[in-house]
Amino acid sequence: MNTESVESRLEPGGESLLALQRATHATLHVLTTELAALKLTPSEINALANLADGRPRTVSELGAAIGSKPTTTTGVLDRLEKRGHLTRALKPGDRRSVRIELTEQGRAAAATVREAFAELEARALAAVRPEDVAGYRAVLAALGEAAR
Amino acid sequence: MNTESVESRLEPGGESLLALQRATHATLHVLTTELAALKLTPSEINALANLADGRPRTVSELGAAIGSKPTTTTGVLDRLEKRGHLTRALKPGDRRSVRIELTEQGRAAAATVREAFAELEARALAAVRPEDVAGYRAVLAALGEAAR
DNA sequence: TATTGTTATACTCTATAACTATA
DNA sequence: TATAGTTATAGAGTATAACAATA
Repeated sequence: MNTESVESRLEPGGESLLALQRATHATLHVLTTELAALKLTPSEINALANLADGRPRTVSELGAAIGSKPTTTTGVLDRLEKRGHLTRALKPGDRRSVRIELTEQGRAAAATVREAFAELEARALAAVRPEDVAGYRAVLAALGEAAR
Repeated sequence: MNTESVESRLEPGGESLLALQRATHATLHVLTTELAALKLTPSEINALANLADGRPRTVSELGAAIGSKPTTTTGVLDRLEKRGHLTRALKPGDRRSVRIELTEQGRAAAATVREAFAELEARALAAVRPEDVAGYRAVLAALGEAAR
């Protein structure tokens, strides 16, 4: 079967990236709605989802994970800190860095966020084959590589 | 080989969605930088990329494509119209709707945008197998379905 | 009455540049 | 000198609600 040449002719330019952005918008919108009780913005949800594993991070590490500049990350952290979801402290080894850590309340919120992520993901991935999921991850990794 | 159970154990929740958001941020950031000469914001780039095929659209159609509410879409269109990239006119059949159409200048900008999309996409997809790309599209479609 | 799009308002996200503290 | 983070400023994205025009 020669599906390769057919596919490459069908979509000459950029469709994969348009689809990527649509899926991101759609999923983040649904998650924001489902998590409305937590009163979190998309960026705050993204930050908590990344911090949910309990590992402390610096501001720049979190910024890289959520795709935000330091200036944006600071604003997100300001709100999450004010609401008691996390603490900021100087990092012992390098006192220029700030160590971000979830509070108990923050861990609870982050767990709820991760559950919503996992549920939406499970709902979607139940309909596709494992090989497709593997391909999906391979392409996302390649896009990340190409975008550097 | 039983890779399925291994993978499902490795990533208990939400990693696919975190990766999705990271890839979107990274690629959109790179495109904005590559297209800096056009002085376009990410949303404007996204709008032009969607309009690039030359087909006229209504405001709500475009909003659905770029994942924006009508209020946001109006703002994006205001700027693109002011800069001569597109025109707005009442739609003949339904005079509540607004028909958006690229100007010649807008078509040129949109073509440049689509080229940048296609190049980044080609650069990334050259490294992965066609089956992976097919899986990627299947998962994006499934995520879009699940997020409704 | 319902739908399309715009406007008003308020808040969040973003980039740039200037700044402080630390390395 | 360089790096980590914050602040200031200005513009762009977002949601909600109210509104006019059309269906």
